[in-house]
Amino acid sequence: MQEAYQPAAIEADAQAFWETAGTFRAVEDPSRLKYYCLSMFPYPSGRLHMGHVRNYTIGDVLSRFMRMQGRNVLQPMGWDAFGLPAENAAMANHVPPAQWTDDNIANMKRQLKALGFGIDWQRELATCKPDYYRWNQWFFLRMLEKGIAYNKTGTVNWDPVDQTVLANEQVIDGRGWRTGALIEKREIPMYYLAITQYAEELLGDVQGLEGWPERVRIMQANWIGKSEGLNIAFPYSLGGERHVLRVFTTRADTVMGVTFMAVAAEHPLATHAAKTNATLAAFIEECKRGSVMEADMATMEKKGVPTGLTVEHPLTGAAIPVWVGNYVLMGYGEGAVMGVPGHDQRDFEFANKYGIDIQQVIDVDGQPYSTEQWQPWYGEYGLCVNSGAYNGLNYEQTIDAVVASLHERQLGAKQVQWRLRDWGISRQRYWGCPIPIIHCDACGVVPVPDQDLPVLLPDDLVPDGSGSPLNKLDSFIKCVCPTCQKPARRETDTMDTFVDSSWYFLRFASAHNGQAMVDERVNYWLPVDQYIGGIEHAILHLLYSRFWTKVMRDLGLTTLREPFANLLTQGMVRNSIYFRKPASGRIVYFNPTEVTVDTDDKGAPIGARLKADGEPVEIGGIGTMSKSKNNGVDPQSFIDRYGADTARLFMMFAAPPELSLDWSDEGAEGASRFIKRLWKAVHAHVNGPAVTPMATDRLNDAERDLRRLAHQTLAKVTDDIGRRRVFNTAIAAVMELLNAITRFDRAEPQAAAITQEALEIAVLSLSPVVPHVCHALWSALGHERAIIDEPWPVVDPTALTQAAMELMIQINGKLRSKITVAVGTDEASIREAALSDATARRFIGEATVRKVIVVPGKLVNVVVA
RNA sequence: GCGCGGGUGGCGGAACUGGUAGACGCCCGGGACUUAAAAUCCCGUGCCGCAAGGCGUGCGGGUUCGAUUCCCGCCCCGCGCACCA
Repeated sequence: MQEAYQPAAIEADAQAFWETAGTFRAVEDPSRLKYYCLSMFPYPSGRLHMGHVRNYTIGDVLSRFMRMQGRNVLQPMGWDAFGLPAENAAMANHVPPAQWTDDNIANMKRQLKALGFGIDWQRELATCKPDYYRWNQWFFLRMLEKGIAYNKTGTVNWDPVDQTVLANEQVIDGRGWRTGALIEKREIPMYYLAITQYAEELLGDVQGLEGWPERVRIMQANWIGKSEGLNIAFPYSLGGERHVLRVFTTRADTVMGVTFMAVAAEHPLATHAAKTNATLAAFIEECKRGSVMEADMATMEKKGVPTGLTVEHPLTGAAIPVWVGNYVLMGYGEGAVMGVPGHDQRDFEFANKYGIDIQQVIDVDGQPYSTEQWQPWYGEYGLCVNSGAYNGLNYEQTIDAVVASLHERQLGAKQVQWRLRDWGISRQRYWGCPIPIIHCDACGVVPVPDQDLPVLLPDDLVPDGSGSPLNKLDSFIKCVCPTCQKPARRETDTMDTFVDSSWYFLRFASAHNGQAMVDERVNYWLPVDQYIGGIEHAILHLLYSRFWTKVMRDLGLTTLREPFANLLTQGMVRNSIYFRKPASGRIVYFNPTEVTVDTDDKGAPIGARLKADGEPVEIGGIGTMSKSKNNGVDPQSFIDRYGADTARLFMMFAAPPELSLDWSDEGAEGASRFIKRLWKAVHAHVNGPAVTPMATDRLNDAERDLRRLAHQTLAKVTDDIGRRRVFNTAIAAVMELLNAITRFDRAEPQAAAITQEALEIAVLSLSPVVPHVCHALWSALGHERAIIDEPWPVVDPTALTQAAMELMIQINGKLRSKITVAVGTDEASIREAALSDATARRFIGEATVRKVIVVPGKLVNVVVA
């Protein structure tokens, strides 16, 4: 073995070995227990970033660990290759998105290989390739047949200058990112997937996903948002006809306090009233500008204009004025809400602003009510007051009575309402999967027949920002109606890229099947045993994938109910931010590599200077690595300098996987140092005295201590990786073991045998994290078989036994002393030993001992007064 | 605004089920080796205090023999909010 640790050679050698042996090729084998380990596939942006390195290292550690545990492991990789960045790059460089994407995939694949991930590359897929996206189209047609896919209008951001639809991220402060034009909302026809038909099952099943983080389950449940309430109809007359305005409410106990109604700007009532009301028409126009985003809707100023129309209160017949509110969403319920300013904070503020009547109709413990100032209790449940027949009733009683009255008048009933909305999948963009529809003047909307699939996306276009280039491409648009054979137009909208990522995990298990979307191999591999990805995907991607999986089951393609048995949501990778803010002009950010940090004599930072000019820069705290803050660290240059193992080790050591991880050059340096120390320890050992068979019954204290520590470490690593899914503490434990090995006296009689065992445990324990160096060290330790093919080692329980243990002594809960007792000492003796301990007696003094609490194996607490 | 997390030394973090707060690593300080420096190795390192001891897990309260851990109220930071992926 070489004396110096040389990562480049070691890593190339290990990777060549795995490649030649086909180590990571996954083959279905019903006789073996499988382990499907999946990391979220990347968008092929061109270069790996540290978030990818972290994500894929976690997956690789688990995959290698499980492989050594005897599982048949599948770890695939693919490319989420459709989407907006390719179009933006195309515009900037005049290169077709297809070519840009292919180049990026080649580059990132090379980087992934250099990191040594145990991926079965034979199953690689890219969602922008027809052999993948044809099945999006095929399945869309099946959903259309079942009524799960359907057409209705939806709201989009319209840039009136470029005459194009913009994504939310392309709208900045209400203006188009390229044109600066004020953005308008526009209603256009779109295809939707009826995810709300699955709301009940999606909600019910998410509670049972015990392998998912609790917080993700809660977020999903809240997103689906089941609420049980009442649908109430407010009648009105218009043009001599009777109509009703329907609202949904969970607070029907406050219905006697309704003093106004609010409808969305797009509501038919608003449109009708605006015909004769210029102020209202102008307000509706104002509402049409502005954002379609929920966060903006929730934070903007609540405004309204009266329509001049009234509806009748369903229980009292009183006339209720109807307003148009900019905060009412057409897409939620029927685009109308009832206003109860007495007991809803938003309505209270609205009513105060516009001088609308405020009525108290709920009393909570007789507290005084004032319309001047909102109090939190106004929104709580209580007893009805000022509510006629309902006075004195509690919430449940009132609901029952109101339901009965409304039912009698046929003006309302109980209703379950979902926050979840159907999934709009139409995108007015080029670089996506074409929606397989043909528009025929004679036959209307005609699905593309299965035998004509896939509808190929032309791959040589370059968008110019003025809408989808497909709209201008006759060779794509012009087609023949499959029904009547007359000339027809092809649909130019493409699918949301969430469609692509909603089933790729199934395709990995059915790789390269040209005849079917999925096949029986899915039954072997699925569900995914461990899914790993960023917390930012906790809701949408995971919910859509769960939905898609259930639809595939209902259409008979699989029997799978849930796709992901266990989920690990990894935190962000962050780094320091440095900037200068010139007196005029915008902030300039400096990459941390360009900056020197000055510290005081305790190492606390007191300032920072730019290396280039030595002048100070501002310290902007710490934030997620991003282009805009110029605080990214390029994995490639790091790997070139330190090697893949060091990158992997630092990523796994610096923080537990679920928390955000702060990059640190010094910390990475420490990781490198540890690998060198390990290398050195093995080198010293194999060049020392020959290993003789270990006589475990003749070990001295030092030998027994090191052997116990080695097996304790193994037990901890096995539990940390296997059960707790944390790696930083596992690595810390091996560091402690290595420290002990280094300190261990080589003159001890059985030193070589004990050291051999301890080093083997250290190397095996670390091999999932730093596989290349462990591959080399294992062979240096004298093994023929490659470490990746070794079974995970087993703890020897006899190595763990101990004769004595230390107990803490507390007086009134404060740590005061320690005693050492033999293992197995009975409680009475422990109590006596504690009370007779000199230090303890000093603290007890003259006080009376009230109580002695003995916690076995931990401590004794003496309560005195 | 709403939903969900997080907050522990100079820094990243550990403490898994209410029982030794600060494992491990970084930084910093001291020493060894060296002509010298780097690298490496050894020692120290929560804060205050000469010490005895006191204080200490974002802030304020509570439960408990005992709270980083449980409960209530607040502050700050991060993620998501349906067309970024």
